[in-house]
Amino acid sequence: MGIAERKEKQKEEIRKMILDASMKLFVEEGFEKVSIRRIADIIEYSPTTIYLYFKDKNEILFYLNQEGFIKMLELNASLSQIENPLLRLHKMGENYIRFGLEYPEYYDLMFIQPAPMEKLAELNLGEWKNADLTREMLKAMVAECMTKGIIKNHDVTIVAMAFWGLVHGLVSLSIRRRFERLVDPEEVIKTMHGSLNWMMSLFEENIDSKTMEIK
Amino acid sequence: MGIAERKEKQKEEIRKMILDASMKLFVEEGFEKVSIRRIADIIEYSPTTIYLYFKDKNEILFYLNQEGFIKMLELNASLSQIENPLLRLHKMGENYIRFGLEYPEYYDLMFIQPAPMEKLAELNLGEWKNADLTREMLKAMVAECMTKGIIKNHDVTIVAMAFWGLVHGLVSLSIRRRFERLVDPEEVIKTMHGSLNWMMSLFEENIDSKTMEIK
DNA sequence: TTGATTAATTAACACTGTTAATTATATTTG
DNA sequence: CAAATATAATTAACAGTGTTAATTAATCAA
Repeated sequence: MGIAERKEKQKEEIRKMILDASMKLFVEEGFEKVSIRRIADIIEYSPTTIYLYFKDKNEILFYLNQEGFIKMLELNASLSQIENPLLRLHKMGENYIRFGLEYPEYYDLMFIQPAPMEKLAELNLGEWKNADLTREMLKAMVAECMTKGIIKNHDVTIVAMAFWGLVHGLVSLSIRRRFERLVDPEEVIKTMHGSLNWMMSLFEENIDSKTMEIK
Repeated sequence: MGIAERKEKQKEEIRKMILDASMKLFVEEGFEKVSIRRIADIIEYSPTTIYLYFKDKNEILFYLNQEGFIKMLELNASLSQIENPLLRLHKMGENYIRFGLEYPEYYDLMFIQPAPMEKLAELNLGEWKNADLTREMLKAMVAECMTKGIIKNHDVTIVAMAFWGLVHGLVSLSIRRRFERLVDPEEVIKTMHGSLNWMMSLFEENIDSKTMEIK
C-alpha cells in the first residue's frame, strides 16, 4: 500500500505546515495574533482546511504549549550535574524565572492561558510527558532535600507547591504587569531573583558555604 | 445653573447603569461574558451609547477590578486586631487564598487579566487607592516582623514579593487549572493552605506557641 | 420659533472561531 | 478508458466581538 503511505505523508506535511505557521505567528507576533485566518494566509490554504487537520484552535495551541515544555526541559538539562539537591533546586528556580522573562509568550501559554488545559482535559491524556517530567523533577529534588536533612521532613507535594508557587507567582505577576506599582521596572528582575534567593537562603544555612556539603 | 446640575446627575445615572449591568454580567456569567453589546441589551440602549460614557471596554473592566480590591480590603479589615505581625501576615495570606477561591472571576481581573493594567498605564493615575493600600499593608507587616526580630533583616520589598509571589502563585495556578496534574482536585485547597502554613512555620519557630509572643 | 448644542442611534468596518453545503481533485471499480 | 466513489479543499454563512463615522432625535438657548 504505497499510495496510502504517501497520502499519510502528505497529510502529515500539511499538519506540519499549519503548526509551523502557528509557531511563526506565535513567536514573531505573540499569542493573540495566532488566528485561524492568519495561519491560513501563511500556508495559502482556506481557513476551513485547517479544521481537516485539527479539531479546533485549542488543539494547535496545545502543541505550541508542548514546544514550550521541551524548551524548558532543555534549559534544565544540565541540572543533574549539580550534586547538592538544594542548590539544584535553587538553580531550577533561577532557570524558571529566566525562562519566563525570556519567553513570556511561551510562559503565558504554558502556565497562564486556559486554552491548553481545556484541551488537555478534553484529550483525557494518560501521559503529558514533558510537563509531567518537569513536575516530577521538582518533587524529586524536594524529597532529596528532606532525606538529606536540608529541609525538615514534610509532605513533599506541599513543599514542592510552595516552591513552584513562589516562582510562578513572581513570573506571572511580572508578565501580567502587577509588579510595576510595588517595584521599579528596572529592578523587577533583580527583585525576582532576590525573592528566590531569600527563600533559598532559609535552607542554605544548613549547607557549608565552603564545601557545599550538608552540615 | 440648576439645569447643568441635573444633566450631570442624569449622565452619572447612566454611567451607573452601565457599570451595574457590567457587574451583573460579570458576577453572574463571568468575565468573558461581559461584552459591550450585552451590556447595551441590559440597559436598553444601543451599544454605541456606552462609548459616550466610557472610552472603551477596558475602562469598564478597570472599574470592576476596583470593586474587587474593595471586597478584598473588607476581608482584611479585621486584621489589625492581630497583635503579632507574623500571625497577621499569615492570616492575610489565608484571606488572600480564600478570596481567590471564592471570587475567582474577581481575582482573575485583579491579578491575571492584562486589561486593567493597560487601562491603569493609560490613565497614568498617581494614586490607585485600594490596590496600593493592600500592598502597603503587606510591606508594613513584613517590616514589622523584621523590627521585632521574627524575620531576619532584609530588603522589605524583596521579602514582601516572596510572600505575595507564593500566595499568588498558588491561587493563579489553581484558577488556571495547573494544579490538577500534581495534586488531587479534592486536595487542592488543603494543599494551598498547607504550602502557606509550611512557609510560615519557618518563622513561627521564633514565636512561643503558648503566649504567641516573640521568643 | 428658529438655530445651536447635545444625546442617541443606525450602519458599517474589520475582525474572531466554527459549521454546512458545495465544488474540485484523486482514486477505485466496472 | 470512462463512470462511480471517496477524499480534499473551498465558498458561503452564522453568530459573535470591539469600535468609529455619519446620521437622526431630543433638548436647550437666543
